[in-house]
Amino acid sequence: MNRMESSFAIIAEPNRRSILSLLAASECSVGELERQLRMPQSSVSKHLRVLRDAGFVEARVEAQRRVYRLRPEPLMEVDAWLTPFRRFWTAHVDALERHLDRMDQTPSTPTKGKKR
Amino acid sequence: MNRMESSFAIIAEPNRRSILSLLAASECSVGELERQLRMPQSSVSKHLRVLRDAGFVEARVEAQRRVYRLRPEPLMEVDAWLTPFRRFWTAHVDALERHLDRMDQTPSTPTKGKKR
DNA sequence: GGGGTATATGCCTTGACGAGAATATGAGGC
DNA sequence: GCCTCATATTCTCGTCAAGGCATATACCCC
Repeated sequence: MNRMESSFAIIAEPNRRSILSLLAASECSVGELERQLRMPQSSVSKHLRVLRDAGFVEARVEAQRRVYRLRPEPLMEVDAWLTPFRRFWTAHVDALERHLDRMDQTPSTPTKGKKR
Repeated sequence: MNRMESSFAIIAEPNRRSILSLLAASECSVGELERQLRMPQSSVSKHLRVLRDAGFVEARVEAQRRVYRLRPEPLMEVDAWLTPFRRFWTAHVDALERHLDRMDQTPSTPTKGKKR
């Protein structure tokens, strides 16, 4: 019924990343998320639904509230995918810094340790 | 003109992740990617375009070929975003394993000693 | 049981994006 | 100059998901 969405597709949504970040700090009810994110309740619920289906969060019923908490597995998967790429910034840090320098100083800001 | 796409949205696309994985192994021309991924050339070019605009790759012109290579910055950004979440699987590894067990054995397999 | 609160769901519209085919650009060799 | 190979771009079409609104469900307190 539900197309197995990849974890990457799930966290492509900025609001969902915000939700996850809040939940990383502490578990929250829907209403708390709604207030902190300043978004309509139905949106929050729908995003939570997606996150729950994908295993990013789980809910605990507490009276009328649903308290959501983080589940780490899907993010671990993302973390694992990154592994082969990490050598690009753990090994050649210096080469990277050159790149970053080139990037950061778009047009102006000529100071900043220009190693030319 | 181009909506500043988040790095997360870029890697939400499976084909783009495949391209990145191949490039993590070694730099490639468009034709090599086309053959390895078995996808039409126009698709490869279009995905590369997106990846290039987002800074994931850069191209070097070599005769008629364009050789693409990885650029680490955007993936570093993703890696950085994951930081606050890492404590969830570096600290409570045991609690996690319980969760994983519950997940893996979807409907059947009521026994609990599952040590993958 | 009724009213209020908290959350979920269904419908609909709109916009984004990927796939595919066709075409354009550009370089090299004859 | 022309032909061919390698890559990029354009267009159209179909799909799919997000947002907003309205509504449904579930719980609590009186």
